[in-house]
Amino acid sequence: MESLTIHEAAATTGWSARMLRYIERTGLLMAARTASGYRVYGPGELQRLRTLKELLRRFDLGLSEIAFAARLENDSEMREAVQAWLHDQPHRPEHVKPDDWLRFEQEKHERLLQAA
Amino acid sequence: MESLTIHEAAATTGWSARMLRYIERTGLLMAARTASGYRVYGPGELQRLRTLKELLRRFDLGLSEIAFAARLENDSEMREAVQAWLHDQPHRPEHVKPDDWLRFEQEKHERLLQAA
DNA sequence: AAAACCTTGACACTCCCGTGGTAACGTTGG
DNA sequence: CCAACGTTACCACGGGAGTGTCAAGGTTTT
Repeated sequence: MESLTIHEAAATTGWSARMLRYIERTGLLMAARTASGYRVYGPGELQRLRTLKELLRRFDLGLSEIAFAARLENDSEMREAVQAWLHDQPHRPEHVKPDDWLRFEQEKHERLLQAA
Repeated sequence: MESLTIHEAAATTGWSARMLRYIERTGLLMAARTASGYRVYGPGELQRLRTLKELLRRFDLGLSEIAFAARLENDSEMREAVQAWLHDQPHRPEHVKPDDWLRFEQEKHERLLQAA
């Protein structure tokens, strides 16, 4: 299993060398380095790069969105806050008196935002 | 229960009227309408708007990122594909010497120090 | 009816993202 | 040694996000 240089890796993955460096800066895929600083791409990285390209194409996504998804995975506090907001309903119950509903919502949001 | 017009809602949530319309376009929060087409904001929407603003501030996010999170929640196929890519070997490959990079950094620093 | 609202649509401006290119300089291989 | 390749650091450009403002027109209030 040999390792490829950045231009070779670019040729076999469909990315440009420029983009491989850019991807590295986003933190999505770091290449190993030789002692003199050259990037080296092994089979695992090559496959991951191909899969990434296909992922973006299939769902029409950008690198920043994948980076955001990674942040969601690693930052549970942020993930929970975002999901709480999203799941906080589009439904307004008529069977609850307005004042009670409002107070309930306010308290829920206060609790949510103070989770630190 | 009082419902507010767009400018009143803006005043009590910290958004501008312009942004409330923009938020509606992103699909994140739709306001109800009067028979003549005026937007009306109830207590639930107002609280949700305040929470949204705080959410973006605390985690330094944009509306498009929240919209993407919503898409992740609703599109299980995309969510699974993204998570599969993220969880696909996030580790350093074994066949690459682990301290090449460190050694490079060390030598670079030495060179810089010698130059100064 | 006039003032003070609301609506959509358009122009504009600033950032950031994704890309390519080039310059200046170090590394590798024939 | 020198050609070919690697590195980082810039400049540039098109497009989308976020935001203000203004115009033209309908609605509500006084």
